[in-house]
Parts: sequence; structure tokens; C-alpha cells
Amino acid sequence: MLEIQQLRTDLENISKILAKRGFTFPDALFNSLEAERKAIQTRTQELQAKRNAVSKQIGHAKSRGEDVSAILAEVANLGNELKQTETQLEQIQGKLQQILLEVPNLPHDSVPEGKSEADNQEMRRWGTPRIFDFEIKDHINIGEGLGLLDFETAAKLSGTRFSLMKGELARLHRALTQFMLDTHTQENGYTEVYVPYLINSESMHGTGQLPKFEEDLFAVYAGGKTEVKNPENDEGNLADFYLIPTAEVPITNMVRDEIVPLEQLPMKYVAHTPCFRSEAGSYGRDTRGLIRQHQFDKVELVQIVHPLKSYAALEQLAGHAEMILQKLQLPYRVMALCTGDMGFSAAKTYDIEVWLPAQNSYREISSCSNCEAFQARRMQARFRNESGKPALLHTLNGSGLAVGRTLVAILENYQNADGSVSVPIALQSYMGGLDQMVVPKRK
RNA sequence: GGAGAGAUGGCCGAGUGGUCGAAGGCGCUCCCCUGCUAAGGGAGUAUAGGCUUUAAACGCUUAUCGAGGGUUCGAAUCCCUCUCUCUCCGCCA
Repeated sequence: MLEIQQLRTDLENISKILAKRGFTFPDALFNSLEAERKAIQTRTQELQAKRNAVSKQIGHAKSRGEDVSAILAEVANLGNELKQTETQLEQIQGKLQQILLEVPNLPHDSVPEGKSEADNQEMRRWGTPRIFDFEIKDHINIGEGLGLLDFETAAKLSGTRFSLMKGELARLHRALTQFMLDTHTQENGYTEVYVPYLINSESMHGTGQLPKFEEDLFAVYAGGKTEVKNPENDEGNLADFYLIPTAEVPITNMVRDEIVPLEQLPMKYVAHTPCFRSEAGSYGRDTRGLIRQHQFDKVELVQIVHPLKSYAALEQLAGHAEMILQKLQLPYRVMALCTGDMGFSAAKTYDIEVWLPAQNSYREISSCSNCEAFQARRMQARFRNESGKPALLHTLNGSGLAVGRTLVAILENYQNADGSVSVPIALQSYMGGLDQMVVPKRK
């Protein structure tokens, strides 16, 4: 959420900046609502002040035992008018709030301008894609060839965009999460947290998934009841819970409505959770394989920091995600997302893309964003600053990493001619010393 | 799921219709006193808005005593709904 004062004083400029993201701010509507708001709010407060003064008078008079009927007559109609203006004010502020909640964050000055993925800017590359002297397979063929990856059964259980892993592959998947968590807690200074996967709508508003992106989520209704609780307003249509699309939601919301002491900053949290996404609007994209699933695991990094330190923290956070790929010896590149490709809440985002040989391209495996005060303002997440005053925090999040996609990268980059897959050295201790997953011999 | 108790400022805690944004204490900040230490004295100390202001401060003003609604000229206080916490019982991985 943007600061409404900023919009009031600098609308033209902000509108221009938002246009770079492809967002059209409703200038005219906003201005007329604001004018109305100002008039009605002033009037309301005048009436309230009068009521308070008169009520106080009555109190005084009564305590002196005087007759108050004259004063009472004077304010007979005040109540009605006040109620009317209060209602009007509430409606207008509701409308303004609604507009505000759907406005994306302002991109940072350093963000490259552009319309789509094609305009993202490459920052750096690490590692050299391996040259294979045999015909390579994609991760689906490798996994199925090993007899450890089973999409058919997953489809029977749940449908498309689900997967089922067995044996050493399931263990490798688990090894990856352990390895990532251990690295971030032991080397990068994060505190591990275990969080709820079912989250209420307030939290989803806090990090920006609601109200605009409900169709991307899975909603959960206690006892399977989906009837509208309160048909009078939209809030009544909200589900009891939503399945988290990322651990960013529960972790970041830990500081919702909190005032954090200065000395507790920066807060650095890591969590491993499953993530659930409806993937509405991505029909036909990455339909095969593990790349785009309704359910996938992710190790998420969240930093809650002092506003002056958030850009340094973003570089650090991206570095932490990169560390995992370096330890796994997986080639990658880092992209600065352009204005048109960034997510709703982000002021600046680096995507880390891992090399996938079978796709002959780099694919997103981590997305690291500085949301500045955008989420904090929605959440009222604050800290007590140097002069003792509450001020908004900055929040950052990044994958460190998406586990399923890391598994894909390992299968493809570590594949051998005979269909076996070598286990990266960094993971072998998590695999009971196993250094290779081999194709089972036919009997 | 059943029965009961509770939710007040950074913390503790008083306050059952009127001069209460809220006593008192603790903590914190500043000042005075004290040659260290301990103690003492004084002042200050919620948040979010609106108007005013080039901006800030100041000033004026509104709202907020878990949340929302109601009664009333007036609500921390009375009524209703909800949320959360605690205790006991039941069920449960």
C-alpha cells in the first residue's frame, strides 16, 4: 500500500511512475473522492466537537443540579446529522482504501524500465553449463527412468500439476530442504521458524495477496461450508483460511501490528513449507513436470529490517540464495526484473535463474524482493526508531530456494549417459553417503 | 464441543454513565542534588488521522480502553455479536 499523503501531494508524479509498471492509477476518481472526503470529514469533526462540548456542559450542569432541558433541546438534531455525515465519511474512506489496496508498489529508481520479461537486466552469471557428450533427457524422463517420479499416480490422487516421488528421489528432495535450512541457519544467520500453512485473510491482505489475487490461492472452509457468512459486505465472502502460496505470508505477518524494538533488527527468518498455488492464468505453461505445481516445497528467507538498510539487505539476501546454488555447483544467472515484470508488492526484485540443460535455458529458481514499507504499511509493522518514535519497517523476502525446481536442476545437470544421476557432493552426507541414483536393473 | 473467568497505555494495575485519553506504580528520557555507589527532588513520557503550515514544530480538532454494532445529549463503564487468552471437562495426532 502506498502512503495516501504521497498520493495527495504528488499524484501526477506517482501516476507516471506507476504507468511504468503498466498500472493506470484512477487520478480523476481519486481526486474527486479526496475532495469529497475533505469536506465531509471537516464537517463531521465539527459536529463531533460540538457534541463533545455540549455533552460536557450537560455533565457540568447536572453535577450542579441545574435544569438541562434547554441544552438538550439545542442538540436534538445534532445526532441525526452527525450519524449521516459519519456514514458518508465511512463510505468514502472505504472507497479510497479499496483503490489504495489495489495499487502496486512504486519501483525503486534502480529498477530497469520495461514491459515484460524480455526487458529484464542480467546482473551476473555464475558457473559454466556442462557440455554433454550424450543425448540428454529432461527431468521427467530421468525421474521416471529411475522409477522414482510418478505423475500418473499423482494425477489419480489429485489431478494435474501434482507429483509423487519415491525412494531416493523423495529422500533427495528432503535432503535438499535440510541442506538449505542448515546453510541458512548455520552460515547465514537466519532463525528457523515453523509456521501455519493455513492463514487468515488479514494476513493475506498484509502481504498483498488479497484483495487482488484471490484467484491465485486455494481457499479452505472449515467443515466444507462455503456459504456466505455476511452477505451485506464483501468481507463476508472471505474463506476461513487460505493455503499459503509462500512462507513469506506467515513469516512476514509475524510482525503485523507489532512495534519491534530497534535492537531486535534486523530480523532474519527461514522456513521450509509447502506452497499452494492455483496457477490460474498459466494454462498451457510448463504443464509437464515439476516446474509448475499446485503444491511445491520452498525454503523461504524473510528479512525485516531498518528502512535505511533494506537495499543492502536485498543484495545480501540474493547472495544467500546464490550460495545454495554455488554449493550445489549449479550454474545460474541473476536478473534484475524490469518495472513491467515485478510482483505487486515489490519495489525491486532479483530473480535467480538456474541452468536447465533440457530446456537449454535459465529458469527462475528464486525471487528476492525488497518490498520497502509497502507490506509494512498494510500490516502496521513498525519499529521504535532512534528517537523513540514508531516508524514503518522494510520487509524483504526471497526463495532460498524453491526445492522442487532445485531437484529438477540437479536431475538434469547431474545426469549421466546410463540414466543414472550423481548426487551433488554437498548433499551426500544428507543421503547417507549415497553418491549416485541408478536405474534399477530389469529382472 | 460443554462450563466458567478474563482482555485498559512499553509493563503492572485502578476505574460500573458525565470535568477520563484514563488514578497509582514500574520502566524510560531530561533536569536538580549527591566527590564513587546507593538514595532523594522536579518535569516529561500512547497511537493514528484531519485542518492549518512551502515543510516541520506549534496551534486547533477527531478517533482509539480486544474488534464490530447498539442504547444515550454523553460509554472504558450498560446491551448484542465476534475474536483471542486462561481454568476445568470431553474428543483427538
